[in-house]
Amino acid sequence: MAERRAGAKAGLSRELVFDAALDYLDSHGLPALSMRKLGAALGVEAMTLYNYVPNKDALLDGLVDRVMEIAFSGLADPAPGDWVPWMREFAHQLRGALLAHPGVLPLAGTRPVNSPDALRMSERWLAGMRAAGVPLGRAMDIVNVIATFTIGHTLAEAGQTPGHEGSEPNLDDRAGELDPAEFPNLTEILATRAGLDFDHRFTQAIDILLAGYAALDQVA
Amino acid sequence: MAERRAGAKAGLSRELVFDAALDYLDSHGLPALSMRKLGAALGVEAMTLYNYVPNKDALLDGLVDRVMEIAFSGLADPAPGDWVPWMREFAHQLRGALLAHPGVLPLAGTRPVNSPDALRMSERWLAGMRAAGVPLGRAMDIVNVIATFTIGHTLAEAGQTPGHEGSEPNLDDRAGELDPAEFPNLTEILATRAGLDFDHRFTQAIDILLAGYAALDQVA
DNA sequence: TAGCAGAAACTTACACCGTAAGAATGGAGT
DNA sequence: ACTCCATTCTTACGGTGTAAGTTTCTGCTA
Repeated sequence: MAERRAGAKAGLSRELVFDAALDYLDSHGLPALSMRKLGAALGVEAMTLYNYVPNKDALLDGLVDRVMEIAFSGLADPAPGDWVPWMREFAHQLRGALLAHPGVLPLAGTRPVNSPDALRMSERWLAGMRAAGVPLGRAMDIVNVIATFTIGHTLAEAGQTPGHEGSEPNLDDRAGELDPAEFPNLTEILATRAGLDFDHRFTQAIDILLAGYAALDQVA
Repeated sequence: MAERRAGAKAGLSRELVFDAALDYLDSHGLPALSMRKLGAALGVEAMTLYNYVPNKDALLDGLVDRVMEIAFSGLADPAPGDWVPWMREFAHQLRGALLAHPGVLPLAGTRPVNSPDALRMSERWLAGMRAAGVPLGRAMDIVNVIATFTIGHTLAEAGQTPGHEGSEPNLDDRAGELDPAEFPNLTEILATRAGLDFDHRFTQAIDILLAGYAALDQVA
């Protein structure tokens, strides 16, 4: 590691800081992320980061934003009248991006995303849904329900997020201690794996929601 | 405030510590909750709390558990074959309890709840659903989908959780800065309030999900 | 009633955190 | 060559969770 004195450029940028933060989060987990450690990962003192980010909260908010951007960068526009497959893809892409960066998941759940970028995305979704013939209020409902369900479900799926690891065993880890007499159904689930397929569960629930909303629109 | 020397009883108990923590969380928010402050609220030094709780994480996990318990303490058993209204009540009670204690919401989303109490509740739901004629795997799916959607939706509804307040403005606070040319649909939503009714959105989505699952069972 | 064991509380200490304030350095423009 | 300024580092402060050790009170036994 080359020594650097005060003033010598480290070649940082806002972009680079966020990249490094996302990397650090993915590999070490949220509780381990501190300004000092992130600085160290970039070969820089903690305070240097404050040239690129006003404070840690803003950094975390930015990470959520960035993952959302990753998730939807390639999303096409819906064909007229054909918004259901479009929203389905929306849901699955969001889940995929969140699972790819589980470190930001607790942040995605907690922090309202109202950055300009996020607003632009919302606007685009609403426009797409309207173009496909969905009334505005309903479009807002659908987008929000899909998004909140996806976040909630993926939070549960990711279970203990990295860094929180080991502090709480998940259901499978507890299989041994489970008294079959007291918990016959849970025991059976662990034995048969019935109802433990997150992939299937998510897909099915999304389809139910979309079909339900589509039926509402047909009738109206 | 009466002085107390080492050894003099403060009359604490595990129960009391959790009660105080929940109160503190509800009124000051998660980021403000520290062992020292919670101790102060109980008239005790921080380290005293470690007689009742192994560490802070366990305290937080316990709070989630407690809110879940509050939510479902009065839930009846489902009538045979009539699980839909039962699950609907389950969802609405969960949402109500979470909104009543918004401080634990970010925890509820993040932490897997696998305490003995939580397992007992899961077991009861599964038993109830089976008694109403739902296959085990599907019962597991339904319960989890309802729970994760409720948590996700309520997280968004609570928006910035107390303590996180003001760090991120919500959509309404931004109404002024919104450029109607760039965000015509968002602007219209703020003006007409279409699609901003969380209550209606939640109720409708839950009903769609339950009807969808019920239809699956009918056909099968 | 005296003494003692254990519980319950306090005290001290450590390593770490976010970040405010200011000093130091290097490179770019004149 | 000299100035200016962006970039980085240094120092410092008040806060955090919690390990370790100390003090005091309470209740039991002799």
